[in-house]
Amino acid sequence: MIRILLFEDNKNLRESLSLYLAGTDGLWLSGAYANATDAVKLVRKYQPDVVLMDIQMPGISGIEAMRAIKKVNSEVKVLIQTVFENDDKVFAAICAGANGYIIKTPKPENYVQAITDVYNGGSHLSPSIAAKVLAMFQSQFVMKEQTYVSLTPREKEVLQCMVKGMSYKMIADACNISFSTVHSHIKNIYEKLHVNSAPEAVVKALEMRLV
Amino acid sequence: MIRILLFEDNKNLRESLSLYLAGTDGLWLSGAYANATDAVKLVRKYQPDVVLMDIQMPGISGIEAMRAIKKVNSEVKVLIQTVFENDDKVFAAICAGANGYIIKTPKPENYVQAITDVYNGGSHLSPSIAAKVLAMFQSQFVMKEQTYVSLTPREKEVLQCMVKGMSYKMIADACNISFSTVHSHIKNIYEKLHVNSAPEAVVKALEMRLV
DNA sequence: GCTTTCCTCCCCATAATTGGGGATTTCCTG
DNA sequence: CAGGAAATCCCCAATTATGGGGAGGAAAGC
Repeated sequence: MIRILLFEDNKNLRESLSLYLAGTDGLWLSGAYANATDAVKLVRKYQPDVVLMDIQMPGISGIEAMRAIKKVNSEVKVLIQTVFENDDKVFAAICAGANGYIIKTPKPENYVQAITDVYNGGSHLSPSIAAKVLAMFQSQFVMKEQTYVSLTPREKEVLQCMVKGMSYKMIADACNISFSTVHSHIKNIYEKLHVNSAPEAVVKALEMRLV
Repeated sequence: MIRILLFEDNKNLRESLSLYLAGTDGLWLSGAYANATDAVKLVRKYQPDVVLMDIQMPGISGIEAMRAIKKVNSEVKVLIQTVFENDDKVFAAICAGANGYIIKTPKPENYVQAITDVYNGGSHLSPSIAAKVLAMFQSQFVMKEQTYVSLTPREKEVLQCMVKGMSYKMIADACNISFSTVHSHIKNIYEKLHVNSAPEAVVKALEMRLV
């Protein structure tokens, strides 16, 4: 029996969803609320397995509520539901530890599927959300391959020091080489990266994942 | 009618899956192959909507094949299937542009669902894979705002310029303010971020997502 | 053996940044 | 209205970075 707690401000959706979930085998709806003000208290009281949380509600937002819930009980699975596919919201929800993110749908079977998925330790993302997440993922980790540059080991080492914000003097000390040598390496790095200042080199190094 | 191309080295799975997909309304199986050697050629010939690709096959790996396919036709949706939940493989597949990633299952309905999801422009991730992706996502963006600093609009603007590698003079020009003012703003930024050089400020700005 | 690459170090001069002061205006809030 | 935050500007001095040379040694490849 999967114990569920529902937070949804839309009266119509809340009631129809409550009816459906309560009538589904294997699910037990502990309660349904129009706002997340007492979310933490309610989680403490009912010890649900899964919390179904609307992201936009009057008062405390779904994300804030989730963060608070996770703080007192990190075992509770939180399933975010929303009508919006806003990038920032998705991003924020995931960073706050959402176990799933579903777009509101008129098909209640989807809710049941998502609930069982997260209950079993997995995550559930609506297709459109999954696409967004994968796109964000790619943009973060796929580097531009057309501008490949090869730095020597020493140059990489120096560049890593630069990314840490170290001055020539500090780098010289850290690498056990002279100030002049650091200077030389950095001149070479600048030439290879086609930049002419430390900040530029640092940015380029980070976005090319050279460090 | 969704046109599908299947690559799967396991004879048993390939044949049973072929049978199921071919017999499903709305799907059209263009072909099923035991390896991805001629994947690009086959994609050119059959112009499928969705390619179902096993990740581990003799000869060319599913990821390499996908990369090649995407290169010649980025519109083709590629659905990766595997028995493994290996982090590296998942990571590599996503970075290479996979539209979905499903764990092999005895339930063929899951395949159909995944195929329709990616065909409609979404992505489909098996719950266990979705959990991995979200976990990776969180680990990348977790330590954000425990050290929250508030920069004024102007300071943010200047900081953004610094991230672009601009010098004081260039920033002054870009913001239509004097060199001295840029200097002042940067002094304030350094104090707020607890740094004392441009490279440090840039790194901190990027990792705190202030820009 | 010769060439190339990499790492090392130095000189010089100019340009840029940094840190310390201080000052004015505007705008907003208590 | 007083106080504060924000944005604007200036001076000065010290430090740091940048760009231009050159040069020697070690290792690897042809």
